Amino acid sequence: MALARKPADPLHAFAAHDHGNCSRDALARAEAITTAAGARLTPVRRRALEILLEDHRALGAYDVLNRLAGEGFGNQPPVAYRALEFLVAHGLAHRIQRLNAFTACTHIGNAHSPAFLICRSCSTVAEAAAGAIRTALDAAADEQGFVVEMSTIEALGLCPACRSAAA
Amino acid sequence: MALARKPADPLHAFAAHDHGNCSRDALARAEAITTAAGARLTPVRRRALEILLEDHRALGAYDVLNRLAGEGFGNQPPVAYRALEFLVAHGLAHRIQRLNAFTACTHIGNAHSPAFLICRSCSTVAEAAAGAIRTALDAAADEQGFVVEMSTIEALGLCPACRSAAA
DNA sequence: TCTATGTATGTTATATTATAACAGGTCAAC
DNA sequence: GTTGACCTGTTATAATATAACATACATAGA
Repeated sequence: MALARKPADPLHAFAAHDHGNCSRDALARAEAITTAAGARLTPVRRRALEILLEDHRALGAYDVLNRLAGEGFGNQPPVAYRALEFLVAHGLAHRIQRLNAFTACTHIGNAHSPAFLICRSCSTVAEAAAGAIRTALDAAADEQGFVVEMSTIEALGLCPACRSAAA
Repeated sequence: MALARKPADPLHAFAAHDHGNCSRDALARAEAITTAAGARLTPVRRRALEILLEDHRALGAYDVLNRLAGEGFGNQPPVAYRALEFLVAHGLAHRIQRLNAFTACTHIGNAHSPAFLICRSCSTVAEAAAGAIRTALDAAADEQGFVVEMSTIEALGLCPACRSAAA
């Protein structure tokens, strides 16, 4: 069975990789996770995820909506927003605040609240482990008696490829 | 001269403080900074800043616009967006991405790119030193060969007062 | 099998946030 | 006193997001 691969591990968006496997993997995990949660990865939801998985970029809700509408799904904003909301709620996608956009999760199944690295040149979005960052944030917050419940950590900059290209 | 005070130092939004001084200070510094930069703190801009300084919350552009319009300034969106853009460009205010809103800077003059602590109960927004956080973020990014140019770090949680109130 | 229930989808309508493009006014430098 | 830069204001529209309701579908219990 081609799908039963060892999860590609610290594979990140900027690294060269077999993207076909990357997205098939993600989809298989998504099925598993939603089933385990007693939720349903219905056709719109699944298709929305597939669209996000096409590349490591963030798409606006209306971009996703247009794609869905073109394929016979409803063409009103709630169709896209609801599908995306579902994906985010189940950890299958993330919302990028700076971009008002959504990106497929590249670490489905690992509970996490990652930092995002957004290339200003090619728009690729990668996830970075936020553990140490979150620790530092908690410490800074604690100095003011503040308790962090959720955090948004997003960086804008240049990915390795665009950096070499610029040089 | 009442205005020539020693800058209140690690004064933060959650701490009890003389808010009158707090905002007078900010305004005085804002004048100094814009003058030094060869920019002009015109009446709309100054008033927009005063409105943001009224408390340590974030206001949407349209909230600011309504206030300005009520005081005889223009009442079309660009009036507010332009004033806010100016304030942000000169480090007199910050944009909070999670809230699509703006808050007066509480550390005017210290070049900084702070982390924001947003209380989900009272909506107060405080700034926290982001040095260590930024270091951790840079390190995480570096593992993927990514170079961070700007970062957005925003935390949602409970401020000390709301935490005690909840207990 | 039938039906009650919860859940999902689709629609209409509207709210909220944001920007483009242009006209007129102010002000300081020359 | 005119030029040029910048600021304000306007009209118009774009982009993002949600409320509210109607219909359909899946499935568990009778």
